[in-house]
Amino acid sequence: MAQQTDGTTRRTALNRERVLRAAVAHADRSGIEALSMRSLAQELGVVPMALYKHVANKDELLAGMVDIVIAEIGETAETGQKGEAGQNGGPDEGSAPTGDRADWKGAVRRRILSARRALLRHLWAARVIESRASPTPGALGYLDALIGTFRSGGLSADLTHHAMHALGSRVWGFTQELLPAAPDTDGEARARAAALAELALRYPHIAEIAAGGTHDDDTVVGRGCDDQFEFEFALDLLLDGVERLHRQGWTSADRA
Amino acid sequence: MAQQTDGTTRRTALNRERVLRAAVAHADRSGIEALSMRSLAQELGVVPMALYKHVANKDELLAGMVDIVIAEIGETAETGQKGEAGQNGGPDEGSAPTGDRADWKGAVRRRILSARRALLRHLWAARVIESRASPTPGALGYLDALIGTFRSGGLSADLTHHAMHALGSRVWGFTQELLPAAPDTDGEARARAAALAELALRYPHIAEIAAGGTHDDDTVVGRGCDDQFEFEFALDLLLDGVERLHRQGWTSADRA
DNA sequence: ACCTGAACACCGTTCAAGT
DNA sequence: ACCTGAACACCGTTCAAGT
Repeated sequence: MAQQTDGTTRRTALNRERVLRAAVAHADRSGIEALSMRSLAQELGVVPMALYKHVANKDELLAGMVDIVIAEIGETAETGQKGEAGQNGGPDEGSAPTGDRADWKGAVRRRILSARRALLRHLWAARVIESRASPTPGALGYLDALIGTFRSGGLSADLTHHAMHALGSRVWGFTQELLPAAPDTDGEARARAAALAELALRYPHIAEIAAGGTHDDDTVVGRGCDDQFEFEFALDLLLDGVERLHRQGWTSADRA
Repeated sequence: MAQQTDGTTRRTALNRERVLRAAVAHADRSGIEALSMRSLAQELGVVPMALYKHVANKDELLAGMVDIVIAEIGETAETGQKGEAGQNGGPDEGSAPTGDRADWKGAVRRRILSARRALLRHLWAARVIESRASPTPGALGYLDALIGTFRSGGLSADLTHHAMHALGSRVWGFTQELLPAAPDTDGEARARAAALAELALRYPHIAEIAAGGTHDDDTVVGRGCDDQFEFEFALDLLLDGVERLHRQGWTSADRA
């Protein structure tokens, strides 16, 4: 606790850890667009250039922040999990043998939903992970472990490869929303209702879809993040499809 | 053709159309990160502020650029298309009746692959579409038409809604790559090989996957865009899954 | 070893003025 | 009606200097 001449207190000497933690907290609170080297420095009671002794540049700062979030994956208790049965449990599914090897789908599912919980705690993280030019060590470690989960379940490297591509950003428990929550209306409720009515005239199919889906309200949904049900629906659709191909002994050479 | 005093020629008077076209060409050539109001103005032989008479701000400029690209969807000939049979034509598929109503899957597929061709011509467009706070009129029109294609095929509004969410950014014929093409190596071939060897040590599962998949080389693949085969694999996995649910009469109320 | 001050080369955008 | 000049409030980052 060093008392500064200007009255502010600097708790401890600056170090890389403190810089990264402050950046994460800053982005959590004010959004990633408000995070600049200058604003972060101000928050730490320090001149902008002081940060460059601990991170090489802003890109390295963002990489460090991302890896803090990724390190949180799997740290939380895995309660309230749905069973590993997909939404597609028709008669053609048969009864899968339950065992270590057979439960790759449940294991993948749990891992991805754990990633989702971590990313929902830091709403800026998904966009930063996606927009980075090169993956962080933490991201590579996570992906490697997820691929390992498929492979331990007996899936071929070939099928696993395509499954990972098909999952895409969903491996992070995250998907880009197609339409923002409140479509374009920045006014109050009355203006919004008028805009929705106009939208219905011009885009009747969108209006029909938007009206039908109230989405689930028992889930905390941050802006920019999709609802839990939509996420699990798509995840299960993909995992069930991959499982079907796995049982058929599919290879990429099979393509027509 | 007005000859300027400094020797540059300004072809015609500035107008919104010319500003937007120049911005698209500029981004095609130099990338979206090189596009600033200032650099665009310079390219048009004009002072930055002159642009603000034709677009309200940079956000509106980007919106106009996006809608130029979206207007290109469907303009190209639809040749070389794969049939609408997915990769999953197992015995449980049966023989689907072929008709207007039954071909929703092929129609959706063609529309999305047409969008993909347009976005591959403008590699910046996908990221701009995704990062925008509110959808452009062109984007709403495209989504409305795509939803209409599902609905005309007899799918319920409920299932269509979830199918659109599951497709996510894939409706634009685009998915974010999980790993950049050349993972992190900015040196020459020798340095890259060393980096790959190190990657194999630390991330064995990633290395196995990366080694197996040479991807297709008969396709022009831009940076940041996924290969054609991976795209169609995932697209078919999702559409086949949706088709299966449709045949089962699935509703979102069915969730366990 | 760690932090600072001043500066550089950029941004998007506003305002008042020119023709 | 359309374009300009100067300015404002920002960026990330370099360099030489302080302690």
